[in-house]
Amino acid sequence: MRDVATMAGVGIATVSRVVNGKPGVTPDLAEKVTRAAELLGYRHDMTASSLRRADRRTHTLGLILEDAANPFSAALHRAVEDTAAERGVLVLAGSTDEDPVRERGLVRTFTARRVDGLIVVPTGRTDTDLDAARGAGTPVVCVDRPTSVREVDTVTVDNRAGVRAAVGRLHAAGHRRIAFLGDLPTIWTAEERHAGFVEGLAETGSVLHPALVRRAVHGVEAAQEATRELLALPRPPTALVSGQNLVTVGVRKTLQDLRRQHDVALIGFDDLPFADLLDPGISVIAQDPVAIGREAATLLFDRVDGDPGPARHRVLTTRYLARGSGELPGPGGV
Amino acid sequence: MRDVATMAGVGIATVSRVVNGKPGVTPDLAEKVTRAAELLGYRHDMTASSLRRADRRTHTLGLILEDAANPFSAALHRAVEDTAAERGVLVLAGSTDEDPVRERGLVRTFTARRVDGLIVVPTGRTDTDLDAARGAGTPVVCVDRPTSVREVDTVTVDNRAGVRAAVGRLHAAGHRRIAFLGDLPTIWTAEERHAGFVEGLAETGSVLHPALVRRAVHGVEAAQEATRELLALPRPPTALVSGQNLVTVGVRKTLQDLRRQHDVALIGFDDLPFADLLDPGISVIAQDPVAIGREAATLLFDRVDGDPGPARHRVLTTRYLARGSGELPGPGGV
DNA sequence: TTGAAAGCGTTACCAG
DNA sequence: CTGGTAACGCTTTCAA
Repeated sequence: MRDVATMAGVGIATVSRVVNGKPGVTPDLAEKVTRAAELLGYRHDMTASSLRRADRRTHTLGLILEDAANPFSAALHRAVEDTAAERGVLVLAGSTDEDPVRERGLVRTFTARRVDGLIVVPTGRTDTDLDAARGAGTPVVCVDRPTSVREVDTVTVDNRAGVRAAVGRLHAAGHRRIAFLGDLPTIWTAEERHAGFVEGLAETGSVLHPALVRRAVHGVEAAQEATRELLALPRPPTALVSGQNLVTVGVRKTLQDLRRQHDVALIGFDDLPFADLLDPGISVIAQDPVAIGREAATLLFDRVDGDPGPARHRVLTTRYLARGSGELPGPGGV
Repeated sequence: MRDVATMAGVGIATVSRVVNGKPGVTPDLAEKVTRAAELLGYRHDMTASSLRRADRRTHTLGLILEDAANPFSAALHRAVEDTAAERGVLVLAGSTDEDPVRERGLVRTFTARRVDGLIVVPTGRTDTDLDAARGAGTPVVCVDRPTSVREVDTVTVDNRAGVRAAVGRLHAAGHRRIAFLGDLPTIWTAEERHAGFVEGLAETGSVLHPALVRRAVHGVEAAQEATRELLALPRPPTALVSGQNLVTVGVRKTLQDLRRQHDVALIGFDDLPFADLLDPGISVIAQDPVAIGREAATLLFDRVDGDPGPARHRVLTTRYLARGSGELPGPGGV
């Protein structure tokens, strides 16, 4: 920048003004500066810029996901990216794999880089760190799951209602032995979905068969095994509710291995790519990752802009997508 | 940091040494500094740090994808993230949607942020910008597609060989009317895959029916329509080769709409999540996004570390995954 | 071993 | 409208 200034025969301050498109520079001078910058191959340094700037904005935001490769995360990421891009903000992303240690590390490095804000899918065991970041001036929005710290904004989904309604449908279709397969109990959504399952049974006046409830089923393989075990029971379930997308895949794999996909009903939580191409299609309780991401980014930018209001907790609804697997009739008759 | 220094009653330089874990500080003093930092809630500022540092590393890398939400991109992203994390490097990601203007913008903002390096899936129409970045000292690795600038490192896949082999399989299974549906011709991989198709026909001594070659098929809907048109031909194809993952989805959707998935063969390029759950499973020519991402990051870090050697062009191979749809027999008989 | 001071590239302030 | 200068938070050099 100094070089540009001397080459253009102007002060360094003027170069800064031109570079930042500030008004009040004689077009003549501005022209000279632009030319000099061009000639010297000058590249503006945003890091130095935000260091000196009054607002100290880095125009960067941190996104902490469970796993960037998961379709849900990927869609969320893209939605955040798009709404951030509208403000000229870039997204720094990292995956925790549900490991609180990694989450803590990411929060630390992100704040060390002075991101303008943090969007986090919290593992649920680093609340104090998240709160520390917030206390230190980095706005935080929790996504998909809340935190124990009530002061942070959250965007979640009404998991309970979604599963409850699904159970209601299965009951109405005649199912009386409905099983549930849920993810790790440390994950808030897994617990909520499980609670929704219990509530759904209660609402329909059904009995809860403990043998038909499998928790801590994490990943495709675990789901396959759990499904095999459930179907091998003396009195097996006639319908399955899966609490997570990879679990749904595992369940369905086993169902197909056993050629039972046409007689055992299945409803999964969270949509899957191409679930509608299967036969029968997999009925799911779908969330809208794009809406979630957009909402989270919007809330975050409000805070970045200085909104001091009380914490907002957005709860989006789920949508049931009937595609066949959830509509298979049960023996309870209608 | 100044506050920490005064509170600990030491010089600011000592604080810097302690924070960076540099040797040669009396344990006694180090202890005092750590305590003061703790008490004051001191957070190291990496941006200021890298501004002053001799190597000027930001420990950040830019990743430019076609679309962060695409499964291939997501997997690539995760692989890059993981190998970057090993070096304490964070990943800044952006999507171009095949728009050279957006790509140029991303290259600019990334370099303005002084990323240590750039991993790019180039749209193929901003080669000069990419080269400018490289010229300005930011190492660049192109992924999935090469650039016209020979000096930049690339990681690609042998698209031609993959498609050629697929055509060979279809021919061997008795197919004599094989159609091809390819993405936009501006995309290098689309052209390579098309070339592989033509080569495959030639190798098997088949004739190329121009009516069976559809290019510039971009996205799911376009693929659905193109498939409908192909199957409505007076002499329709008995096998389809799709050149891109979303195209494969569209093709399959139409096939199922028409209930032809069991008699029209299909081989897609690039794997799809859960493609093996379908009936018949979709046979694909698979790439390994994780290997690609890892390799790209490795090449990049070599450059970041100062490797001045000639450009390296890694070409990974594809793997054919037989899942049924590519194994449906054709009328040519075996 | 320690600290004072210079300076990374930039913007903010203030005087001209 | 313009330019000199201080300062952002840090690392590096150099002298003590």
